Amino acid sequence: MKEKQVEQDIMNAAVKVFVEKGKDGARMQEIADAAGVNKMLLHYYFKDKDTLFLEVLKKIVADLYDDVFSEDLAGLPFKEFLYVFIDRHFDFLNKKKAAFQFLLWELSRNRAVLKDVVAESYIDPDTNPFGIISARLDEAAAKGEIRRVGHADFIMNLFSLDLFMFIALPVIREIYPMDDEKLATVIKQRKAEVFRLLWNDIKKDCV
Amino acid sequence: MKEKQVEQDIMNAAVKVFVEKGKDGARMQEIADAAGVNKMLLHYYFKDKDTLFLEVLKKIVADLYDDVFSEDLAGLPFKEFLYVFIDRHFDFLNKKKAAFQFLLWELSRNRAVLKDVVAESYIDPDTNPFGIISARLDEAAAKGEIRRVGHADFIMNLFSLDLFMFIALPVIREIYPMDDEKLATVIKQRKAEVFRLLWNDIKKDCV
DNA sequence: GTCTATAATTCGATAGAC
DNA sequence: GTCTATCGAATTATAGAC
Repeated sequence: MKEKQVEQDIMNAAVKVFVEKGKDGARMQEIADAAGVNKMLLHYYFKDKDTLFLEVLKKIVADLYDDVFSEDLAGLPFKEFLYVFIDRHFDFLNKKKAAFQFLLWELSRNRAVLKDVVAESYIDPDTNPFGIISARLDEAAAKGEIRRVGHADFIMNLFSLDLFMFIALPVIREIYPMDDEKLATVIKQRKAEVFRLLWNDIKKDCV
Repeated sequence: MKEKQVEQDIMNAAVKVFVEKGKDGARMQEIADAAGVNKMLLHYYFKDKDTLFLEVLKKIVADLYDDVFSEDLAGLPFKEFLYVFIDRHFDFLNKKKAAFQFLLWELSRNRAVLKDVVAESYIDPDTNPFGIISARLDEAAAKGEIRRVGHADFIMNLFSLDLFMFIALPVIREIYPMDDEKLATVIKQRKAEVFRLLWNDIKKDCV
């Protein structure tokens, strides 16, 4: 364990600096400083900047949806499942918003890396959001809790409504200044609004 | 006019290269090549890279919502207005998706520039989407075409649903490969889905 | 206004001692 | 494994001729 400590310190610092500055804006020296190690060690452990960057991307993708879901959502009716999912998703995205923006930016700019990252990210349908939500939609429709809806449409709607605000947040906050307390209120309101919109759309009554 | 030709060539090339590569990834030489001029002229007309970058940001923001709206939407009932707006907005975003992603990325990373750009962008409520939609919502609610809804919520829902797919598109296309024809079909379907979702939510009957 | 040539700097990467 | 010292490439910016 101990012998990997430096390597992990570098990786953690690299994630931080790359996410903050982007690939081209990140400096090896700054990563070394953030990790508290000599710059040379970055090359010792990770060969060069490109390699380190790729490892950082893979780590970020691997950690993306680590802890949004847990087993305690398993037994819930779809309405409660959706409510809890949106609640957790917002909190989760609020923590990881910088990482999401970083991924969408860097992966859009480097098809080769994108391909590599996607290929290596094994998507387990039992633990990733897409698979879980799809299964839940089918199950709930079969039980008559909701009407039948296209998985792709519903998931795209949900993720658009959950994610977009956080990606645009720095710009939004410049136009409509909010302190952290106000932001927390806005997030709470958005959770309720998104749930209301989506649930009204799929619940059975009133078609 | 003629004497400004070189300056405009440089500006157009700079927009292209900055949007494609980001500020840190863009090279003055590449911009010069794209403009077909000597690299020195970039400094002659725009002093340095920072200045050119700032001018590029301002131009992109100024051109953002140039031609989505025209007067022929003025007389439409809200339902048709919404339908046409979403239709045009999607087409517009599809063209400018790279510019949107660039803005959200760069402005998030540079608060000082963000402040500068926002301060200089005069928002005319009669021609920008936010002002127009707000006025339309009030008008339609007063006429009884739709129920009363919060402007901020509705606009955030609309822009989330319109924009997010395009920001995530490179990643989506890697996971679900689509040729251009397939993409056009998907966009068409998303237009219909977004309209359906939003209209069902605000129409009067069935609350 | 435009060009060539080059200065000045930053940064990734490596050599080699310990 | 870690450090110091330094190389060499890339890149922005400028000096000065035309």
